[in-house]
Amino acid sequence: MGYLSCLDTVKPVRDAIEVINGKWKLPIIISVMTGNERFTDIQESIPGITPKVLAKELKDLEQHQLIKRVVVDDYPVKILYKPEPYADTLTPIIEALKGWGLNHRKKIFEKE
Amino acid sequence: MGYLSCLDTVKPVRDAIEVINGKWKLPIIISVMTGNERFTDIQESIPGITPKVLAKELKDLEQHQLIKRVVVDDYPVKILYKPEPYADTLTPIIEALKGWGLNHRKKIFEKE
DNA sequence: TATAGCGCTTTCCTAAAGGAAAGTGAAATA
DNA sequence: TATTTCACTTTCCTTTAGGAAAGCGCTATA
Repeated sequence: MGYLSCLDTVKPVRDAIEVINGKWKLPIIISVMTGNERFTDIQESIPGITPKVLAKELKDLEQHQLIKRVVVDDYPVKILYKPEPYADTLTPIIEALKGWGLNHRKKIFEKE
Repeated sequence: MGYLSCLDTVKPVRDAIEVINGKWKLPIIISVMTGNERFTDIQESIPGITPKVLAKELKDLEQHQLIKRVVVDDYPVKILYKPEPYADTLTPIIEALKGWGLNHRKKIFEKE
């Protein structure tokens, strides 16, 4: 019989997950917010990420208006990735995940 | 040259993502924390989830000690899924995602 | 006896994620 | 002139996620 409705929470959580899903989006946002602007710098700041994946995820994040791709017309042309103001709204999520991750690792180590 | 290190944040965030990854884990935790205990109730409380996926994710969540599977020896046998205390530590993450998701939906609607 | 409910499992399938390695074109540097 | 850097792209491949549909063993109910 009747189940308890949890849609008020489940729906918005799913909306958020859809934007920041996958292994790489939050790490990339964190890197860009930390101040990494160049493709290569972002890549080197995130262990294990490949250029193919990075390029694809940067495009996704641009579409969601979390970062912007800036072409600087020096010679030679420079490409910079900068956080949009909207990226700041992700800070509570990032902090919550960071805190949980730190605690979780501590918990795992205590056990084994 | 040198990139800025963001590993202090990226690493724990990735640890957290590894546990709650995918489309369904948080919705299931939310449903169980809301009070849904039976397999069928959980399934009905989360639109779109199939029994195969639910069964698999419930096993994952049990392994991470976020929920427990309780066999009640009535006749007939009842199977209940209950949140472990550790699930409560996910509340800040869930709340952050919920808040962001609500705001994001508002933002999208304003635009179009 | 037939049907329904519960908690799944099984099979089959597609799509998306992700990784490895190499390459590319333009410009800078040695 | 040769090499390196930058910002990618391309190809190929494997893995994982996830969905659709059916079925299964058990019990309860009509």
